[in-house]
Amino acid sequence: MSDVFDALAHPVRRKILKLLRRRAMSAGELADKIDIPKPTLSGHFAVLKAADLVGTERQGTTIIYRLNMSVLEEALAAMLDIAGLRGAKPGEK
Amino acid sequence: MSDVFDALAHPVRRKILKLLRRRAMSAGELADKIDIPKPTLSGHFAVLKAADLVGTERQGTTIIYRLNMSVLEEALAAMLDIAGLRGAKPGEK
DNA sequence: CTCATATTTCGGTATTTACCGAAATACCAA
DNA sequence: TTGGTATTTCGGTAAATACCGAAATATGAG
Repeated sequence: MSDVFDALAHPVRRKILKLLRRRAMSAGELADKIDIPKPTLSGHFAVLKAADLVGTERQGTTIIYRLNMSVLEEALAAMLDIAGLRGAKPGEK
Repeated sequence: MSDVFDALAHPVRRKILKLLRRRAMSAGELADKIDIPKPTLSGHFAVLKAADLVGTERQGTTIIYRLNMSVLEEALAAMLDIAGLRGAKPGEK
């Protein structure tokens, strides 16, 4: 879970997630909308993927990124837990 | 808002917030429950305070930390926005 | 003022993260 | 295979963050 919070801590990564909210997009499409060098962006993709916040599917030479909503929901639940508003589950590390 | 996500990215800081969920506590009380050196902990307090996730009140020699629920709720809203589940508000930086 | 307690700041090191140009890889088409 | 497009990995540097012992500060009691 710490991976997820780490991933959420960078504004570019939050923007990526937001762009993927409506539909899956290729790395190139995302690059068109974000305007930072591709290697930098690719690094952010890797962080999101390591946290399992996004998944990938290769279609020919392009790689499609899709939001993994269930993991995002877990993060949401963890925050609700911190706030004490709901769904507890005792032990977070 | 980025300050808030940065602050949430560290497990010790999330633990602090969780401990403050029920009631405000002094730095010393928190230190009793967390078991890392006090200077380290104090640094985490400073990050949380800079993000306005906690507020302080001095009572004699002790400093009382209290959770700032409204800011935590803002973070929650930002996450709901990423997930597209609710409360949008167009421009995040 | 002196002392004891609570907490933070200082100072230095270690670790991690971010950034991005250049080069490499993967895939498909011709 | 050759060439082109899409994307990532490499390699190095820069900057931010984390850690914590020692010292400093703040406060109230006596």
